[in-house]
Amino acid sequence: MVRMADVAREAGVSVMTVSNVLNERLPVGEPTRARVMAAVEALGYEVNLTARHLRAGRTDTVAFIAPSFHDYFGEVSDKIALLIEAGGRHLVLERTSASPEQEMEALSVARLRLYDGVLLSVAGLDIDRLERVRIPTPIVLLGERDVPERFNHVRLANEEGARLATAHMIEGGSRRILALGCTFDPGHMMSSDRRLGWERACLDAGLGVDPRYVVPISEYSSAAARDAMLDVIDSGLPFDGVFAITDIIALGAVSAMADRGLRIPADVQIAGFDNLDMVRFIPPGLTSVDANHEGLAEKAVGLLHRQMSGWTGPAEHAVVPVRLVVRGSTRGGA
Amino acid sequence: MVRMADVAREAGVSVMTVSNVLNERLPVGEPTRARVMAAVEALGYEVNLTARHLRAGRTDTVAFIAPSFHDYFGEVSDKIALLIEAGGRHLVLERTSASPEQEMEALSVARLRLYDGVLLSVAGLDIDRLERVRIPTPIVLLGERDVPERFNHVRLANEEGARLATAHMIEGGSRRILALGCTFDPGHMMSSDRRLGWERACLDAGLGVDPRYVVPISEYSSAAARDAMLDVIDSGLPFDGVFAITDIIALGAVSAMADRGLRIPADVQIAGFDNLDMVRFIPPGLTSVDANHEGLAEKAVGLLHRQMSGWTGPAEHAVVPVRLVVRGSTRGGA
DNA sequence: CTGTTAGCGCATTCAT
DNA sequence: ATGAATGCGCTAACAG
Repeated sequence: MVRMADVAREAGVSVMTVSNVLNERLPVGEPTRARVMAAVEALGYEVNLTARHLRAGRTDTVAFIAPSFHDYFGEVSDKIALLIEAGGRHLVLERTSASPEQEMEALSVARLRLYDGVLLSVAGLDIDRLERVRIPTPIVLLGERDVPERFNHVRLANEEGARLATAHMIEGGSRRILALGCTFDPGHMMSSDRRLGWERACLDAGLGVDPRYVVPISEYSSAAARDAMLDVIDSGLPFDGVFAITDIIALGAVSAMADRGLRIPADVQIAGFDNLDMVRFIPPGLTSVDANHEGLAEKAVGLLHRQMSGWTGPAEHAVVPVRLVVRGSTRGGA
Repeated sequence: MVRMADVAREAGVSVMTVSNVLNERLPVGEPTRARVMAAVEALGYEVNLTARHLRAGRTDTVAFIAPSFHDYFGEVSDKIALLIEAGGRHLVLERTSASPEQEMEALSVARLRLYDGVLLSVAGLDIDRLERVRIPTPIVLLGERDVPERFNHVRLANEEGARLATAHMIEGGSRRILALGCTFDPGHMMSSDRRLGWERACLDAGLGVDPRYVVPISEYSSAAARDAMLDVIDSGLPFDGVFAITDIIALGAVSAMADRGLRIPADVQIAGFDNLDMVRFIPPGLTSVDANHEGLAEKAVGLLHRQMSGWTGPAEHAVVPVRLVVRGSTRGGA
């Protein structure tokens, strides 16, 4: 392994001069600079980032930690990456909830210290552990649930999004709209917030709220959603609209309805949530609440940058606005 | 920041004893152990992984570096994570091709040294740079193109997969099958390998190979695929089958065909490549070549583990077998 | 079983 | 503009 000392010897200068050349910190005379760079090239020197980190206390790296990088988080992470890199840092992705047996997660506090800043998705996270732990690293939480006051936090306008989607389908003529994937469980904020929006839209339109139309699903996968949807259809419960809590859930529902010969949007309107890249291509185009990845990323990274710059004011709890994107799966589109 | 020395003082032992307790290296007497653990708890000590890395030369971390973590790589990374974690290490994801202006990538060799091992996707990678660089870190390349001999490399059986899909559609009655997203460009291995499989299937069936049926697309997105497909349909070129080079491309084609009133599979059969989780839910279910994420991940991680264990034999260039998964988008399914 | 010594490679501080 | 000393926090190797 070639070290800075080797470069220094090769160039006939001190170690500090090499360091100054590479970091462009103190001014260095041009001839000296050239000799150093030549030595770097000749020896193929690469800085040891670990040593730099230990000494300088800075990694120039931010971590985005989430349960997985499928679908939603995959799209969000792309936006985040651009913003972090614009700030001259690297972004790395880590997953919580790795092994199934570890149920929640094995988020190591020690690992957080490897980064200058951390964006942490609170989906499926053990909040209590966070609460108890003294974390020196700047950190911003992302996700649809309550978190302790002292953390910066960014979430979506879940209720409003669900209300928009549901109201739009009511305008389009639906009267019996399923809330697929929603729950009455206040402990699960996302599913109950979005249910509240669905409820609000129904009430605003003078429709009743029948709890049979709130259909929970065992997990947030298309497969589970498909099964739940088939059960509903086969049960004979009449419905003419579906608000799916995420696009992935909507996809499962679309599959189930196609199997049973229900036409979209003629027989049933359907809307999802997230506006994943793919959903505009699912015939006839899935109406969806745009989760505003861009806005979410900007807000989160903005808060993180502020914190990394030494800001110590009170934590902010931001709610990012969403909007409805109307496509062929609902009637009366713009 | 509480250091090991603080814990040692609190517990009335030496720093080494603390280290030995935490790493379970040398045996430590039970009462001593208990005192150390108590001190760790009391002070809220967390090990400094950077210092450990600098000293021990080991991070217990593997990086998977790819262009993005949408779709295909997102699914592969989940499989890889499980295998890496089974080996007692962490997996982190990094992206190449960050900013659009940096065209290819800004893969920093220095960063590779932060990891015990690296899995590197060669899609959109500047191979020449890799070739020139002396990399001390164990590394395995993944992806559908040729790489220098000396690197371990895992790729898919692209030609065979494309052949399977195309032959299956021919069996189902198609006679004019588009190769959507394929090219004659030998510099782009994936698109030309898969084109070769399509060609082979056509020739085996006694059908001609008309270059007009090889339809390149500007980029691997559903939107670009949709545009290309609409152009083909509107051009009047007769076709009754589509082999799409990836599922994402197939999705764009499905969207285009729905817009133009072409029925799947009655008018046109279509098959994709990758077998992404979502494609079984796209009505009527997309036939696809399973890219064997599991097999790919196992092979790649296996090679990496071997290298990290000190193996210095010749590099291996593995080709992972694929299989066809038949669904409703093609006729004559099993 | 436990403690002592030494140093991983770099950047901060101060001296020249 | 350049160099020398110092230590970031930890663990390998050995001594007791």
